[in-house]
Amino acid sequence: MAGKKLKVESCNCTIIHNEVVDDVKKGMPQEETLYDLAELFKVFGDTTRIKILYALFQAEMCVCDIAALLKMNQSAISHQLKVLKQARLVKYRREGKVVYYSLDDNHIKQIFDQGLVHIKEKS
Amino acid sequence: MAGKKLKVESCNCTIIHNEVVDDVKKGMPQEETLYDLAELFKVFGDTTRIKILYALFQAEMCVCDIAALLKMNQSAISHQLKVLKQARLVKYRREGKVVYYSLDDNHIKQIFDQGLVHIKEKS
DNA sequence: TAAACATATGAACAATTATTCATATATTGA
DNA sequence: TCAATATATGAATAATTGTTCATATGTTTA
Repeated sequence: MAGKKLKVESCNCTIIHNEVVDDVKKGMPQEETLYDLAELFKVFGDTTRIKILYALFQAEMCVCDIAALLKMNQSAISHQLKVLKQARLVKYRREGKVVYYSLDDNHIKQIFDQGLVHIKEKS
Repeated sequence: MAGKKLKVESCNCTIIHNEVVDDVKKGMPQEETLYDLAELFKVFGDTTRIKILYALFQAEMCVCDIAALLKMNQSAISHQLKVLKQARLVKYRREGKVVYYSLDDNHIKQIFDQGLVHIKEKS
């Protein structure tokens, strides 16, 4: 309506550095990009999925193999593979009853390696 | 006690590729490393924190600035900055009443850039 | 076609977590 | 010392999510 606020008053502080804020705002990536990026890292933010990906760095494996490797039940692995599939991180091929999963991305390892550098520096 | 199972029977499948599983197991990083890596990515797996980090790529900012930029209240930002601080991703300096936050890691940008490459390839 | 097996999936549950609200702490200046 | 302001934080709440269980789907072989 007529009296609609133009600016959401969400910070109760007297903003000190308007210029900085405006400049930074212009330099921010698109909202959608930031959302997608967070979604991607969310996928990496689970030990089970990290383990699956590290396993697949080494070899193509079927669901049962992964379950045995991680000592988890088949259902849990299958659910997580679905998440990885949706994020386009793994692909699969069927051979009879068996479904083989493998990596579908060359950047994952690099991302992980950079992550490890951070961890080692800060520990 | 005496009858303790040596192997947890968590996968109900007949394991097909024992050799692959054993080899992969040997090549897996330490449990703790994988856990830490997942914890790091968990920090990146939130839009608000991603935004804060992207903001800090550009400039040092105080809590109020960030709150104004993201149109979120000061408390929410402060909580998230705490998470980023604990992960050693940001550092801060106090100047009177104002606390300025800035990046404490050079790898973040590279990790994010690789993430963006993945997103763009797959969209 | 039926049995056996590998995988997928929906529902339920427990655990984690982001945000809000209220309030505490810390610093400055009057 | 008191008021004002910036930031931090504990508790509560709502939403998300990982795992399990039960069961469905799909494939092979007898």
